[in-house]
Amino acid sequence: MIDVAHRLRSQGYRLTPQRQLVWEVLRAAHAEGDHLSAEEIHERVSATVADFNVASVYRTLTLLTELGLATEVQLGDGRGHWELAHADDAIHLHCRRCRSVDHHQGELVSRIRSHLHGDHGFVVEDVDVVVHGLCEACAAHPE
Amino acid sequence: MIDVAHRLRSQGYRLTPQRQLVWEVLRAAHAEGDHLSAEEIHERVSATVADFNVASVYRTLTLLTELGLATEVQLGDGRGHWELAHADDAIHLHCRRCRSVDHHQGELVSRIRSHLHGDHGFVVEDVDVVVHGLCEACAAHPE
DNA sequence: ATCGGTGCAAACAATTTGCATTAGA
DNA sequence: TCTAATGCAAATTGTTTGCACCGAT
Repeated sequence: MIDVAHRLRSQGYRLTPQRQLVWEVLRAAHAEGDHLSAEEIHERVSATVADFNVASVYRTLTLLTELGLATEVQLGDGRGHWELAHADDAIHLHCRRCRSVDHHQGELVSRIRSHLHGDHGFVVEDVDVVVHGLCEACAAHPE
Repeated sequence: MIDVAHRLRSQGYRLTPQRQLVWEVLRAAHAEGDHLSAEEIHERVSATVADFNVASVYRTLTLLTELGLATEVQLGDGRGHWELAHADDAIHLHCRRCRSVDHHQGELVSRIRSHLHGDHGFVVEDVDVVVHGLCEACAAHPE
């Protein structure tokens, strides 16, 4: 388990209730498989802290990203979605019906890496794979 | 080669110089491997048509997408980038230095499809793969 | 002559920034 | 106390929309 408090302070950043809460919201969402937009994070934290501002959401997310603790994912709806950072070899399975995002671990991303590395001169730094479609549950009962 | 004029008219749409030019800009960009933003398309077409409006770029791109002639790609800089439509089994190799985007055809995407289809209930509709890194040329001479 | 398409300006939505104030360390 | 972090409001940026006029069919 990551200790944000320590992680922040060791880099000279302060631990504020806002930052703590954004982090906890991300953690909770992670458990539910949610990939929240800044606005959604704002709403959830606002339930606890009054006068909490969206700008702080963005500032915090930027900071967490720099520290390698959070990641932004582009799901194709124009806005960014955020999640706890994880190994970059995960595929995002995005259900267009219930909006859920599932992570699928696999050798696929590393295969892409080695494939490109072998045949081509392209130096891979980051692989983004987003698969759009219908999750098992939504595919099961059509409508 | 696709005949946009015919393609448009057969669906009841009109062929306007603006639409024609947007299409030609996309074609030219395709040859150079460029994935243009709406703003860039606007600039290029404006060189030929005076008073050409950005709104028309968006409207035209939306139309071309509906007709299956163009596609939007998310490269991670917040705005959309456009290209001629192509088979959806292409990987985008995005160079963070020179901004070029290369297409890499391969069995990888179809492998993702069949893999997910076999092991999981996820119904794949669209696979977006964007690899960020350095293209061969940029990797060659560092700086 | 129609009615779809365009330019223009205003509306929107997501994200960023400047600045005075607050509160971690 | 000192200065980073916040709230707030205004500014940016990318994209969309309403409407009167224009032009492809």
